[in-house]
Amino acid sequence: MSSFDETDAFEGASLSARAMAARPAAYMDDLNPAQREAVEKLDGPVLMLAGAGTGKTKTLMARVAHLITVGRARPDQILAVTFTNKAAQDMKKRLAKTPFSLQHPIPWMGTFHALSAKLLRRHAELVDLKSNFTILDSDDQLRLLKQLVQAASIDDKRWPVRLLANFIDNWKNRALAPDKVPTMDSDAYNHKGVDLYEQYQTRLRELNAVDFGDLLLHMVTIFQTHPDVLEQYQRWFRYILVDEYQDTNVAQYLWLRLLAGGHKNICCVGDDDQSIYGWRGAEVGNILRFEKDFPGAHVVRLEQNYRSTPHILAAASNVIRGNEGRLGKELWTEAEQGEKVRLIGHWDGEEEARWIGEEIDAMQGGTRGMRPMALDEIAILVRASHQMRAFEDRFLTIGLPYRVIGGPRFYERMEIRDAMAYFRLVVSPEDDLAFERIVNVPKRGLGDKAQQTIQMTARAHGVSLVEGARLAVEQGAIKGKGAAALRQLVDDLARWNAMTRGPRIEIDDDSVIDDGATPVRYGDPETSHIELAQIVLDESGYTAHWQNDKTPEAPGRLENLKELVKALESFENLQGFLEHVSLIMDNDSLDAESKVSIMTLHAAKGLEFPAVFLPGWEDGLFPSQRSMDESGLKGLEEERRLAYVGITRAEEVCTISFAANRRVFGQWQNSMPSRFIDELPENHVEVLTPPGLYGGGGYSTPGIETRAAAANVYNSPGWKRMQARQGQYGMSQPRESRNTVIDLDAVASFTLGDRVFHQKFGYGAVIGIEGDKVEVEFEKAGTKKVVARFLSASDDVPF
DNA sequence: CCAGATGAGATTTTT
DNA sequence: TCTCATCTGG
Repeated sequence: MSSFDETDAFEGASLSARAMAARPAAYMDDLNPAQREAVEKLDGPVLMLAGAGTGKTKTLMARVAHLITVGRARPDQILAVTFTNKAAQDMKKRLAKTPFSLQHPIPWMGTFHALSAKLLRRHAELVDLKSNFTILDSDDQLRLLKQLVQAASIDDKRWPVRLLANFIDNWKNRALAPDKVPTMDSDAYNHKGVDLYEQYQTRLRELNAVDFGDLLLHMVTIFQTHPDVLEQYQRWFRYILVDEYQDTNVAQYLWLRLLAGGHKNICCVGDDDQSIYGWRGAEVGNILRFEKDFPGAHVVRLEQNYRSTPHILAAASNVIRGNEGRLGKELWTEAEQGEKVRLIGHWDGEEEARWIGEEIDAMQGGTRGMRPMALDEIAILVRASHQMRAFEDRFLTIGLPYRVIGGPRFYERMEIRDAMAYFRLVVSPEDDLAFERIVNVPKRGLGDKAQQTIQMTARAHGVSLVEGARLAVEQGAIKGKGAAALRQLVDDLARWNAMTRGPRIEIDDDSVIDDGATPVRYGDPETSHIELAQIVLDESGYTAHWQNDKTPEAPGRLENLKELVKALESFENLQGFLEHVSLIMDNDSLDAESKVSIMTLHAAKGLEFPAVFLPGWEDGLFPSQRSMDESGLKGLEEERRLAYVGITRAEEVCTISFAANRRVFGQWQNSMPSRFIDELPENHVEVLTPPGLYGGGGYSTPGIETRAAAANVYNSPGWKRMQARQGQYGMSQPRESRNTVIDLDAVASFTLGDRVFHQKFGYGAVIGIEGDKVEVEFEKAGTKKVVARFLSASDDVPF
């Protein structure tokens, strides 16, 4: 039963709130004292320092529940801000599970960007935008900038557009409008940066578009220049909660400070030790300064960890101790000691991948006294995504199911973006960026020249590109087969656009002229938006474009398009869908099969796994050389926080590894074990590196020997088996993995000469069969031995 | 306008 | 080594 003092909570509570609060407050039940304190301290600024695995989200949700239950605010007067959509959705899901009813208004929960977009649509005119503005993603942004750069006749070879985009993003992250950019930055991008930034903003306004940074920047501007608007929201949002506060940038910080300016009922949750987005403009300083920014702030530390074993926590704590100026937290746990953190060195990156593959295989059956682990309990966390390749290659050959998390996201794929561009044009024909994207996709015989003609015609008449294209065709400015194709496209677009609407409903009053300002009503469209989407993709020739494409990716892309159309089902119309997609760019297709997860350390933040592998701990790779070169000590400290994040993802077993040699950009490089390895506490680490691995063979790097001293590779079952096998078959011979299903039926279905398809390698022909592996000569990828169940028979005629 | 050649460059990534 | 973007010849 809760020890929560209910009488105190009754003050100011509505009857229904009292009725609810009179029941035992379930959300308080399993909170520890620190968590409870963070929940109950409702008024004024609160900083909740929540270490990894300390029940942060649970506490945050309890706080929301508490605010509502004691009647301090109606749900919709609470503003809860997160960084990622995932976090926002997670919160919404948890909220829906809370026992008290929240039927009607729900709290404002979302990312800074999504919430800003919502607010900006209400006040767009204050920054010279229309409320139906388009939200550009970084791809659109880059194309727009490129146009401006080329118009300014700047050599984009010497001054990559990407660089300019970075400058602009950075300024926006710091809430700096073009006229506010400090003179210090005036030499940016060949002294043209600020000027181009200004042009870019002008162009965005003309296009009635904003980029991600603008969403925040515009809202901050509005709050700063329109006190009445600000005040309205300050009064409305009685309580503000912020997750992952250590990741806020200056713009977000201002946004929050403005909104919380009145009552200062702001609760920020974060962990300075997990700030890993400095390179993206996040300011650890925001969290370090909290008590200064909000005098009288109440600071609560959540330090009891419910995730990891003491060994793992000790390792993480010892590493992070190397950072200066921390707010300071010491995680502790009641968990059993468990396994020590394991450390192993390898000769090269391939061997590292091989060893991890073997080890994972062994772990499935339980090894070294560890309980058996399922594949989805295991994760490999790398510093940089190119490190994933070694693991993918290896796992593919031994048939170990894996999943890469955080790769190119669904809505960023080419085919999806193309399709979306079509949809955007159908909904709003004046979307010039969308038109540019698809005007010659599929190929319509409209090259640079034709496109320039369209641009010029449109500019001369001050109309959109679609309209310009129509004019250009009519005037005969475009000739040949391109003209016919273009006319077809323009007509199609108009036709599809008309299909988004139903019959026009006449307005009685004759004096009303339809000039766009008068509301015109339409009935329900005869074609559903789902059908329409399919029609657009088919009639535009886009579907056929991929059907005719012979590259190995084509089938997957068609599949993605199907998925896209399916995704439309949960929306009422195309507009709604487009709005959703521009902000929420994720698509987790759930997958029942248990697989090992491979992802970057950044992508792993917020996740946890019973067993974690942390490969590639070598100086230069991790900590990353570039990070240290660019940001010096600050960079190194962020890398160290990354190490901390990595280690604290592990619940039961954490295995750190490094390789002496690694191929970087095709060149062999040898490197020292990461300096972070020296920072691991010896008595919490078990070293598995073989002695003499570095001593022998002429390679004698001082430092490595000390670091790898006392090492004994034969402690590791994975290594033992591998050695034995190497003796048997030679170095890189793969073997059947014990716990992976050997699907003999799959092998049986192939015969020599069969044409087959492989997800990664594309099409090929079977040239050999051995056990459950098939040797395939791929058209693009060369000859590979792959596990049969990763292959599918191709319906096409063999060659 | 297209397909193949050539050369530079190559973290982390959310919205 | 691999990927991309631009260049060149058909």
